Amino acid sequence: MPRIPSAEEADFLRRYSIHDFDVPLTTVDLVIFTLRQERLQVLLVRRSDHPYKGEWALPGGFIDVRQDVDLEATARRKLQEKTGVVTPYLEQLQAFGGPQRDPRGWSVTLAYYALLSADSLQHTNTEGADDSDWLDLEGEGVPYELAFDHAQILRCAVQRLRSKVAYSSLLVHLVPVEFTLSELQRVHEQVLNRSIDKSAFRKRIRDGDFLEEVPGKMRHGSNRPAQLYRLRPELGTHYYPRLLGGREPNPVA
Amino acid sequence: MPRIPSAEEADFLRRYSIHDFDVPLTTVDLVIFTLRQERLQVLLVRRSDHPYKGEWALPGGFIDVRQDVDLEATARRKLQEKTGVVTPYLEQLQAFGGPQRDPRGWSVTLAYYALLSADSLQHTNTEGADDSDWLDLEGEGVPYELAFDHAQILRCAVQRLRSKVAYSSLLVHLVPVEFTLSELQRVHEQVLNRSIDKSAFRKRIRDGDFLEEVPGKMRHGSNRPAQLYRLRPELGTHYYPRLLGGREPNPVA
DNA sequence: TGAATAGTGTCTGTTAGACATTATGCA
DNA sequence: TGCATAATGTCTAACAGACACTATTCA
Repeated sequence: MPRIPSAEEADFLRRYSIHDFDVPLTTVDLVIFTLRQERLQVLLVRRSDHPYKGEWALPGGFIDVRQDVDLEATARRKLQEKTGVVTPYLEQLQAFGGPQRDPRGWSVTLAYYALLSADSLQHTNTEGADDSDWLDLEGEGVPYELAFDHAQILRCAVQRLRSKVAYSSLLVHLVPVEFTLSELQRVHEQVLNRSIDKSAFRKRIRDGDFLEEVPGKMRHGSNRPAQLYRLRPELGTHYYPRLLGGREPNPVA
Repeated sequence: MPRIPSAEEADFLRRYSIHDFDVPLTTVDLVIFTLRQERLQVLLVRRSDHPYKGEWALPGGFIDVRQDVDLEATARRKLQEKTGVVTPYLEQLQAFGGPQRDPRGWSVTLAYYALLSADSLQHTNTEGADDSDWLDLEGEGVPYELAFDHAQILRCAVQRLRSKVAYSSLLVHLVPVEFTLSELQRVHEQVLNRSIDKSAFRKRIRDGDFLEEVPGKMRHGSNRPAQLYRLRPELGTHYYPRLLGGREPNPVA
């Protein structure tokens, strides 16, 4: 429903130019998580241009005012350029802004975070590329200096991920489309860095009611086969009324 | 710790001008809540300039790249201009961006929401001013058209407030510095729009352990006097491990 | 048969909420 | 004394987690 401006407002708009003002620089940055070899990893790139040329940074870039229909579109576009993945879990993290964070001047970045399953990356070329790489998370960050305030953004994203995992079904997005409950539980234990009681975990999943069995499909190994599950279609993230292990954090495994 | 750019980067920065690029317009908007006459209210202003001149909008404005040290500083500055309040509860809500939301072009707004107690407003002049007013919330919004996408932002803020109230101590900021537990409970019931069991509410507050009695001070009426409480100093927002009324929503009072 | 993991069952302590009861001021 | 609200107590159903047990495959 396009709104019709008044003649007076139309005149105002005709004369308006954003270049008459001191405006902040605006970018979108991405914290892209995946889980490989049982480790939580984040995608970083080596900057190809000034400022911070050659240093590790979060992938990101400028809004394309000609093609992006909203902020999330910018984020999705950047994410697809870097990973090839088109339908990840993507959520706005937070905006960061200030005069110092970018040497070009007062800047704002809209930070997003994304969750990708390792198998969605199988056929993309981020593997060992010269200009980008998956790095293991250690604690709330990565043992390198990052450009701009990206270390702070990354820390913020890790905290958000950890806290949201404790009351939602988020982590199904770090796992292939079909998975066993034990696999999903291990992912939770990885990310939260503590062991979870199997019985409690499975009851919680059952109550959440956002998974369905893949009929007749099992994961086989040298043990009892495990039922494969998948996300129930057309369902958003499930939110639990209480935190996982809200009371007494189990001793770390 | 100011970083020293290389000579090459310094040269790049010297030539850099943001005016060489198509950049989005960036603003900060505020959803300012208070509670008066037992009603949740939001501060709206009549726009004094194009676009949307004369229509209701959320208070907000441009980042002042000369004085604002970060995004929150912009928000606090705007909030103080409108309400005179300097230390409210203030939290970033979400960023909204797109080519259509402002007729001047692709724009981004950093939305914040604030909670003010009615008594912190007592001596400010927002009361019945011609260009701004407190409006009762109805449902998730206000029964007026708002400029830009401000109706959507307001709805988002109300949802965030309601959901956060259910697992945190947020609402102490809508109440005077000294208050009774019954008053605090009524505020919760107002905002959540359902009745809460007194015993459960008080146990929850006690467990949270973020309030202290004001020694010897009571609220008197034609009934048993009530102990006054205040926020324990130096404490941030308390987060509960479970939702208030997570299971079965009580019948609405 | 043993190793390994899947999957289920039982028990217990904790807790939120329903509801009832007592407490204390004022008119 | 009665009214209004404060404040606390009791009971119960639900539930998370601890732990143990059974199930099922492969080697």
